[in-house]
Amino acid sequence: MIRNRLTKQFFLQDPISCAKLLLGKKFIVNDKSLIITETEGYLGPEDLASHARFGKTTRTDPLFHAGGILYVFVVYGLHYCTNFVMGEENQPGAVLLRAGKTEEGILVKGPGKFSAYLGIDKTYNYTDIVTNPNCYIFDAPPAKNIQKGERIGVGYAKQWAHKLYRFWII
DNA sequence: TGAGTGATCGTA
DNA sequence: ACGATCACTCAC
Repeated sequence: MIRNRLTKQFFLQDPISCAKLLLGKKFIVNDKSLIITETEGYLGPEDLASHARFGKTTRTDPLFHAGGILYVFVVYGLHYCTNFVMGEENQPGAVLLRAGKTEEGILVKGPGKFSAYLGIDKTYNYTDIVTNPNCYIFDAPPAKNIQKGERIGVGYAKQWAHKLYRFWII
């Protein structure tokens, strides 16, 4: 029996709040886990940095589901990026996982590295992290001393590129 | 059907 | 600072 697991309610909140709340919590995938140390929040179509800016397509469909599933996509043809889908159905939002810390305290930095460490690939797209017994997040008290800055690699997003939607802990 | 473009990373 | 390498979007 799994206790202390984040529930559906958590994932229905807004992505920016959740990006902060997820810091310091443990993300478990099968036999691997990482303490989340860096995240970015992405909003809906109005957010020019979000994949949802093109509306619902085959690729972005997961973003339009209700929160509590994974959105996994490929960047630059070779790296997988893992996101938690947030918000109500048809209200796209997501939190990108950028870095984490292993049980041994090793830092896994970068979205591609993060996904690779946990063994996440395209087959994990749509994975339910609310009910799946092998893929879930442990609740933990809110992190302290949260740093914030601009999101990485979204320079094309005009004023949205400068929003302080990236969060990390030391 | 094909060109253009990345929510990256390792090496230099 | 650059190349690897390809899913995805959009224009035709």
